[in-house]
Amino acid sequence: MSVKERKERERADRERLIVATARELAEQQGWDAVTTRRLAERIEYSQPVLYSHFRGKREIIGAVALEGAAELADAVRAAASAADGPRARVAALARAYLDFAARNPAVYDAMFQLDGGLAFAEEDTPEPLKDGFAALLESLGEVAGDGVHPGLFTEVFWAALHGLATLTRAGRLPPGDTERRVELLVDRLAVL
Amino acid sequence: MSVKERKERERADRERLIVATARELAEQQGWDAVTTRRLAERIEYSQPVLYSHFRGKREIIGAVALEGAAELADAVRAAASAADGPRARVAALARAYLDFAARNPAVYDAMFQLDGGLAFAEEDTPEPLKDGFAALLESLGEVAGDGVHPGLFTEVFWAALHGLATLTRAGRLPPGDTERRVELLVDRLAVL
DNA sequence: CTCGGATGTCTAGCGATGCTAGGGTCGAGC
DNA sequence: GCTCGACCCTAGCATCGCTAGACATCCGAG
Repeated sequence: MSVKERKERERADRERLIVATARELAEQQGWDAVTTRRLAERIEYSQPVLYSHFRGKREIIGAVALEGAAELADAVRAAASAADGPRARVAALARAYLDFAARNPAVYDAMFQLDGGLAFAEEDTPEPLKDGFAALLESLGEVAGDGVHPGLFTEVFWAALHGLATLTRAGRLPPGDTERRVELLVDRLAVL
Repeated sequence: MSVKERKERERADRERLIVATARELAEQQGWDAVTTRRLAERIEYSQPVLYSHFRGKREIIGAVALEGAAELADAVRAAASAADGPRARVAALARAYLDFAARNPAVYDAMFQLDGGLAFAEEDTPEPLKDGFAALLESLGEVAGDGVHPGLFTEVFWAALHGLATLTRAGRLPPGDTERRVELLVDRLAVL
């Protein structure tokens, strides 16, 4: 059985290598540069090997997205738990979210701009995505205010953060005033 | 000179036809289906004709985006002017914005998701884009609240709307509760 | 009215993309 | 040591955005 186990381990390693390489390439040169040929060359295998791990390019993007969702959830939780009081917690969460989007643009694109073939807000939503929303809900639910459903409030706050992240990164918003936008968002939306 | 004028008129007509056809095709089958070949076939010309009007596919997307920006500005202004009082005006604006995004997904994509080669928030930003922001500013500026820059407030409100629009359309948010999200957004963000 | 030139359009093709079929190689297990 | 199956690579398909060069067409001058 040892042989089979070794092969499975090597396969898993290679799969991680594919995802990591795709992410790295996307972060370096943008997703347009992530072609199956280039990706295959970087991992030092031929193209068809990619298709023995993933159905196609979309699934590779999806894998990067899931990885990113887990990291984003971690970042949000870490920032929230390091802050004292609801106001500071929500502000820290917002900064952590926008900071993640700014520092990992390609991963953020994989999660929200590109088609990674992932199901959201449905029954078969992958765990990391649900957990990412849960991480937001943990800190945002407590400032939803009376009579407002915590989930609904989280959705709206999340949408605002997502809008700020994408519009800023696409050059639609001047990049300098991020902090002031966060302050405004937190002060107005959250009920403290 | 009449001959030259006629030719220029025909050229302008054809250019409008290209943009309208691209938009129609994108709205029917998504932007992936808008290939230069299919587009050329639909307008009953060969591919190179497209390139005598636009530098490439990006510019065609950009042209659709500009058209959409003008329509969005109109829709927002119409909704705002039909409402009485700041509260109703802002709510109507928000609904009009989200409604436009939902009814014209391909155009909205051209404006914000795809690369149309357009410059935002810069010196050479095309007029329709600046005017679109201005349309938002007209109604949102008056509810920014004391000490908050109207432009900054508009950016944040816009980002929230954009986030709601994109996340809803991408299936990231359950589609039913749009109205409740709008209510929450308006009640919290706007200072009445 | 004719003819040269410019204007406009099309056919054909280039490099690159995502993806796949089919053959070959190498190692595991009897 | 041999056989058979799992694995991987070469080669190729259809399609993409884009362009060069040939061909036609129509305008304006003589």
